Amino acid sequence: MQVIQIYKCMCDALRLRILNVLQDGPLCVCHLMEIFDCEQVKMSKQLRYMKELGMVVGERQAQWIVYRLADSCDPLLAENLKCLQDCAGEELCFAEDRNKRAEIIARLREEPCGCPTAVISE
Amino acid sequence: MQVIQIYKCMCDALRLRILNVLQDGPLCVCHLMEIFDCEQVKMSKQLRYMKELGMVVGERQAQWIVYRLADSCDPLLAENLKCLQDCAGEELCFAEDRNKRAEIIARLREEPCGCPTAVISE
DNA sequence: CCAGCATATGCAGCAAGGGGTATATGCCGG
DNA sequence: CCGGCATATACCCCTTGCTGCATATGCTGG
Repeated sequence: MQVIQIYKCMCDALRLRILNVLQDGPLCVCHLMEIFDCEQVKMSKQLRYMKELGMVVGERQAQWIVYRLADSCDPLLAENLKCLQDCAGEELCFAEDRNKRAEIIARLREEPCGCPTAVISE
Repeated sequence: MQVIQIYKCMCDALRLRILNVLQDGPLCVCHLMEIFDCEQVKMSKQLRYMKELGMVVGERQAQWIVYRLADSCDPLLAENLKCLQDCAGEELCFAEDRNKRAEIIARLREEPCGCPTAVISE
């Protein structure tokens, strides 16, 4: 039941925020950790969960693993992600997360660290 | 965090189906049980959970309790419920549930059972 | 082959969710 | 006040999810 999977993925704050930033492009784990100030284990496990639900895919690039939204991104999911921006008044700052992502990408262009995030997000 | 509550409510198949039929109007517990062929305890517990999440409200009418979507039905929820109709291809038959509801309402008009469902859904 | 970085996995503990059985509550009609 | 209907609650058990700690894996550069 695909629909349920989607809601299962979105019913946790961190997962929802992850989906939100991945809208703007792929990210490797280290930068997801940075954006959400999140421990490695925690991030890794949430990503695994989301992968099992079929919402994201991870692709190895050298020592990094780059995550992005699954290709067959359901229109229902896409629609909901679009709506997140309107929830600015709430506790979770989806717009802020996306800004943080943009800052990281900008920084990586200045001082590349080898991680493929910046290249991919061209 | 309102958004998360919404997704928490929708991430279970039965709850999602309940929300779906309540779109068409209030129902008392006995008819919800009939539509989903569901035990009383199970139904009662899911309704309680949904009430705690603020998604539905229950109002006593004589010996029955009539449930409906909460007044402050978030636009995000409304949008998602609308989309359910498009998921007809999937396992869960949202349209079928709504038909079942319509049948019950029709039957109650013929042979009222005292329960307020039919009256309310005028 | 080794050291180091990025990421994943195994295990254990704990909270939340979901199901079932039994029982309680609230309302009604007599 | 009693019996019966509609619904809720308490209690128990099982499964799932989340967290943290420790450790493993996969890749790279030397």
